[in-house]
Amino acid sequence: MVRQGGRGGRSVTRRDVAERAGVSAAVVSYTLNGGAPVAPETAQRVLKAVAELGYRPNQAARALRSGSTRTLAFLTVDADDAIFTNPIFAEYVHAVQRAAASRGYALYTASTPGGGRARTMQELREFASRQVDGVVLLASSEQQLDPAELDAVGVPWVLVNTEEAPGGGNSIGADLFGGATVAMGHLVEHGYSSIGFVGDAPRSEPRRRAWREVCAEHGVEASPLFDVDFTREGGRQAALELADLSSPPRAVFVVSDRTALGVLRGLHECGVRVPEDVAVISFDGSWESAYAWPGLTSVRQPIEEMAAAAVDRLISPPEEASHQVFPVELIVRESCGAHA
Amino acid sequence: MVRQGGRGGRSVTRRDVAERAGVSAAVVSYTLNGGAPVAPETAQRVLKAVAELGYRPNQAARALRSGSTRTLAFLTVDADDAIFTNPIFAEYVHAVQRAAASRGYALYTASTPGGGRARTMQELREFASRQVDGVVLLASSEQQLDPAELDAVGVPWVLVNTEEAPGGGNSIGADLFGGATVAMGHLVEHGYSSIGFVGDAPRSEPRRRAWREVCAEHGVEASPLFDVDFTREGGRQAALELADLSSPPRAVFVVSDRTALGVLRGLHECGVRVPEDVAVISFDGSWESAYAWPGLTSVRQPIEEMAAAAVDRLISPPEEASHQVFPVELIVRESCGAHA
DNA sequence: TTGAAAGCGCTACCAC
DNA sequence: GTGGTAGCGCTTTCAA
Repeated sequence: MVRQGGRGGRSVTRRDVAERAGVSAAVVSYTLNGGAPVAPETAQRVLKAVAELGYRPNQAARALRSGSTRTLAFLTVDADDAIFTNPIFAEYVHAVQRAAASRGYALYTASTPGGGRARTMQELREFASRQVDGVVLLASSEQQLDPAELDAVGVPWVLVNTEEAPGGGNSIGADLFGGATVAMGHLVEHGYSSIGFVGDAPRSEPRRRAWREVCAEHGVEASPLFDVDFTREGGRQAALELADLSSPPRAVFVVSDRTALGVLRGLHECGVRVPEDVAVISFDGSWESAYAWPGLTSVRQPIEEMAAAAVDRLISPPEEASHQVFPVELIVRESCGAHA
Repeated sequence: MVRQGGRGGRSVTRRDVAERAGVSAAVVSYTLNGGAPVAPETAQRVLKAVAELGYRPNQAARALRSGSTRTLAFLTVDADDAIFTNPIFAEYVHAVQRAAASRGYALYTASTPGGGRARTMQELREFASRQVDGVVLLASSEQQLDPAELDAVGVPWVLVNTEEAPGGGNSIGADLFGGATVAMGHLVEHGYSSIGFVGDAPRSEPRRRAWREVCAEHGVEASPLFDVDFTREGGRQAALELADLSSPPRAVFVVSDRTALGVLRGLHECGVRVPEDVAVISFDGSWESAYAWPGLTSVRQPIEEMAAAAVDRLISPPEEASHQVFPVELIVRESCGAHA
């Protein structure tokens, strides 16, 4: 029986392959990695021995020697919640994992809810000592990381889900202002005379600005503003407050799908109809939004593309660090009352 | 400036620490790993040098030498969808990651939707060559893995989210039959005279059996059976069919939250009221189920506990491989019509 | 209590 | 084209 990498039996090494193929250990490497030309029939023999023995190069040794583990890490910066509770974050991890895999990299994932910034730095150092080739940092709170401090760890990093970072560095984010402007334009176009906003203050800045500006431009009342947690429960609380108002807004712009799902839930609880009584429009365009009731109109972030770009930045770092903005797309469903 | 593990500057090694502390390299190891007693003031000096230099042991070297990477991997077996589209799977990954982290292990995650069983084996071997200490396999389809084939790879493994595996091996799963029996009992108790079933045939066996048996026992009509995809859309399709029936069932048991979310959506689309017209009860007790509308009554799987058990099995393998069953718990919300 | 040194499995350099 | 070998950074044995 073939043994390999197990705890029990000694695993098969390059030496065993060399012996069986009747060549030196070096030739095994050459055959497998193309480090030097190998005679066809020699290669043949080596490959045969590899197959027969079930040989797989020990990646720890390779990493030690070559300095690269062909591994990336995904870290959530100071998550306040388990990552999967935000559907768009879950999508992000998955997209990064796929992008890494398609380029031959494995992916570590880590996320310690409520860890704070110090914890993030500690995890980053932990992965540095594991010799990862790069780290994708998912910004998830207002917590600011210090690019200089990150650089000092010595591992390439890229920050995703963020606005342009103040201190420089590689970062990637969707066009929040542009997307919010389009969403608000959509609402205004359909004649809603008052539009509220649900979001958490520090985190929702460019979107909130778009809300105000579009309203001002079209003489629409920008109110009320619900400053609530970036969670389902936060959204639900906003909805309960809204339902209690003597003159509720005709529509609300919600800062994320996760929060919007809570808004929908709260509105249903109170018997407020969507979109007949209050129209809802949201941000992220996550999978969940499609199967909400009613289907959530939402601004879709191009997660796949952003994840791929993040991975590429780590694997082939650009000359100059920069912030990259990705365009978003409005997906119209039923919740905004403008569906065909 | 401190450099460490980076691409550019040479990283600081144990040698540097030894020199600075005026000791041999061995003593640095002793101090850090407790391999031998070290004089207090020597240790003091070493620790100081470590801090000043920002030294972190190279894990690739440690792995090569010691044979353990302190790393686990999480693999989805032949996933048909991106893992995050099933809330309970997303919760699983997260729980395993947390359990691993709390024991000092990092976690690789990988999932190739639609890869099939051959792909799973390939990924397993890939992780074996990365010298992981164990692999958590999440069963997600009827695909059967061959325990002997798994063992041949030489890496400790444990299969989660499964029934007792036919060929032996370590596996972990919730008490599906027991949970379904309790859920059905709850429905029956509240007087529903006909109860339908939504699930996909091969995957939902013990739950379906519970449905039939409880109905038979109490003279309740067990029909119709909707054999649909294990997805939101599958659930939605079942709901559309149901709404079209001349005499729809008074309640349905749905095999998972993900599917149930689709059922809810489809029922809403057709104007069928839940629970007034049709009561819905589901399985998994995922986070999402709490914020559905109406809140989903669901059988909660103890994900945290199962994930922790899986990790423990890998880190300290039991003498004898076995299947471990975990108890479940009914969480009553609004969708079953029995909420207070 | 400390130090010297072997060697984990691999890549890549240099000699043939 | 092929083989010998140094050495990546670490743990651990053995001797001092």
